[in-house]
Amino acid sequence: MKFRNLTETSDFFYKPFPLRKEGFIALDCDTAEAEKADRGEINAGDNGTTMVAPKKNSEARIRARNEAKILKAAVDLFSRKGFDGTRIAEISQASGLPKANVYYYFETKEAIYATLIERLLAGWDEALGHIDPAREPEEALRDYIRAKMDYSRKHLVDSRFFANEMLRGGRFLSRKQKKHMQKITKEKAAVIEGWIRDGKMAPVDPNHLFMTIWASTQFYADFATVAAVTLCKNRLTARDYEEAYDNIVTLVLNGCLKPATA
Amino acid sequence: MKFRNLTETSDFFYKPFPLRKEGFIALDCDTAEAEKADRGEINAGDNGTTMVAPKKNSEARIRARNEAKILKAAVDLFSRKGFDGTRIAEISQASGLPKANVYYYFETKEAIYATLIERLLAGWDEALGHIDPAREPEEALRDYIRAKMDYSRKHLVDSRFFANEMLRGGRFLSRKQKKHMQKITKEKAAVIEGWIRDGKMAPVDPNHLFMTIWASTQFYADFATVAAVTLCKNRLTARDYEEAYDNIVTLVLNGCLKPATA
DNA sequence: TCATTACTTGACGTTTTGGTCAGGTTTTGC
DNA sequence: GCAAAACCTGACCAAAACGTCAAGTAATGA
Repeated sequence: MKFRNLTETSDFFYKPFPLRKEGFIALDCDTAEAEKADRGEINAGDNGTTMVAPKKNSEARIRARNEAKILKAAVDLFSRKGFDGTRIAEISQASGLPKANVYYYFETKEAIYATLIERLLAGWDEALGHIDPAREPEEALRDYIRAKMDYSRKHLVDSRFFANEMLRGGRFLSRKQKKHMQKITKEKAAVIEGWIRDGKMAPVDPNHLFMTIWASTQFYADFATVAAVTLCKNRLTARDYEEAYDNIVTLVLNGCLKPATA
Repeated sequence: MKFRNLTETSDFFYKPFPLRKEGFIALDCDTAEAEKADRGEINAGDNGTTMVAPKKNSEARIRARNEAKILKAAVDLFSRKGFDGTRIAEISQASGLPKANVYYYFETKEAIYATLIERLLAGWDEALGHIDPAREPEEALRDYIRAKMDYSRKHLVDSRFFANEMLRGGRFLSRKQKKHMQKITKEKAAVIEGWIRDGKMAPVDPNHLFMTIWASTQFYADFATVAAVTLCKNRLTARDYEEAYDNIVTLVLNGCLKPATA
């Protein structure tokens, strides 16, 4: 939103903001890793040897832990209240760090948000891995839907955060990130098209198929309120998710698989 | 958020806020109607006679017009920026009315938002009207999906506004409104169940069927960004919507209709 | 025509919020 | 053990945002 006021002082390095070699912001920050660090488990006890140079690791430990704390608090708040609805003071409180400390690790609110977007996109490809040309479409689609469903459910907060951003038009999506999404989708669409050519699937548009699956699975995470109201419940149970999964699988498989007798 | 400071003066009616007999806020405000009023077409020219008493109508004209202006500007902003992201000053500017005038018609930002929710819910039942026990399921489902799709597309702004609210957990949904949604859905689920009993449809869970349809159709409106990126386009065309419709219809009909030969 | 009611609006007050800063403490490398 | 770097934080600031007010002008009804 607003950049450091550089005109006020000619000394660009007036305040030595701690840059890391890897990049301005900890884009590679991994929550799980950081939480390990938080508990003092620094790559120890797995195979006896400390994998990474302990020097560098311990150097980055505090930063990793605190950035993770901030991001964890932030994604939760952003997903529930949106970008503008979330106050830095809230993030600070939820993360247990004083506000000024939050600003020590992230230049602006935008920076926190952008970091989360980056992290989220990493999960974009994961579920699509099931769409593998070597597999049979029925099994592959089943697994894909399952993976998508599980992801949305387990990462409710992330899912909503992402939905929130998309609903706003994806302002924080860089051109590069969009290109990446396109590339992955294109690859997988080609797999579907291959299955269609092989007569294993009905001639559907792969992109729209993906979108329908995406929409349906996402729905139960993002619009859990609507789903719960529709089912006359206070909140969705594991069973509801299971039934939702069955329903989607039925529609998709019946809808786009060639009947076995064809 | 904050109520009028009544403690400062003992005179409760210090400022005569213009209450209407019908209710505190113009819940029954209809944009189309108000825009008619805006153009001076006050129930004239349809059948020659002025339907409603002209006195009362002209009395409410200015109010109707300005409330409509405010609501129109507000729904657009809310849908793009969310509740907290939208500034009253922006609504004021977009509606062409000075800020103080906005506050003359609506007590708070919340009041504007709540009014929009109310209006939106009225559209909830509309498309579901196609699910009629007297019809054949194939035709009915086809029309329902079409109606949903068209609605999301034509009322992009409203659709996103609603999605935004649901994503946030439906804070502004009253118990009564939830009950209404449940009632309508239950009625229509019963119709589906009837078709299943008659052997016209495969035994699917009607609620999950509705949710899948809802999710898929909504997707192209709410997450148009994702859809466009997926399709490698800048924006969705009429043709894209048509293809999306075909895809959903194919999946749904193949997925839950009994094959004709059964 | 005149009183009453409805509408309009520029200017103002208060609180909130993103962001800054200076000076502190801890950690690290040697 | 010590200098340098990294980390921490209470107090502060300017801008922005919500909401208020008082003093208007226009519409209405008798």
